[in-house]
Amino acid sequence: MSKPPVLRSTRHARQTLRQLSELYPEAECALHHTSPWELLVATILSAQCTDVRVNLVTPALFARCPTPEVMSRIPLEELEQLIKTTGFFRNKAKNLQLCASALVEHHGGEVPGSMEELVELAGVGRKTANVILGNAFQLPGMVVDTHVKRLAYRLGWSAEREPEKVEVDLCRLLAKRDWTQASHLLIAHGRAICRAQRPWCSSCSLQSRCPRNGVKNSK
DNA sequence: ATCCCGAGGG
DNA sequence: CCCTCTGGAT
Repeated sequence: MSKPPVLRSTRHARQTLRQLSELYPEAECALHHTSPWELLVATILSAQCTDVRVNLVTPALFARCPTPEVMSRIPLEELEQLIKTTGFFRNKAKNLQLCASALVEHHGGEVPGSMEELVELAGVGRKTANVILGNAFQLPGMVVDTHVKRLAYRLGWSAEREPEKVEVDLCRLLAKRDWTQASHLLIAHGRAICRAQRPWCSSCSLQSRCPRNGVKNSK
């Protein structure tokens, strides 16, 4: 992998985000949900899986498991079959059931609204917790997924490789009120243009702001 | 072959 | 730090 680009300033980040917000005015959480519980389930399922495929299984899953109480009691095999096409289905089913039980036993059947409580749940790391905080509770949530990590590196916003360290850098760089929307914008651009492989630099409106501009191998 | 809005364990 | 878990799309 190539050397990390020169790190950019808060101003660079702010201006870049403003430009992205004009490009993706509709950017938001793409996981279908109508409650914190549904978003928690969908986000756990989204690990190493596209949101499109998560949205394919969640209607039947939410109908069968409308509450943590129900999910904590259905047969594990049935849960596995309901989520099978999202991949890692054995791990995810086990975590979902553990998670559901913990909500019933320790949180009154409700999804907790703090990072400390969320990351205690099975299958919930900082990325998933920040999705919940930002999209179900309207709290600052700096989501560092594979897209955000990649774009933060390419844009020169963080030289780190570990998601937790990238998150620290981005939280320092961006205003708290922008964390969640910034995540959505970076994810949208990461999907459409700044892809992992063969990034579509020729169609990227951030070319003038991108430290990789002119770099031959833009892999 | 490689990636997808990762997490947990060694 | 590494590895494993998993199916589907490209």
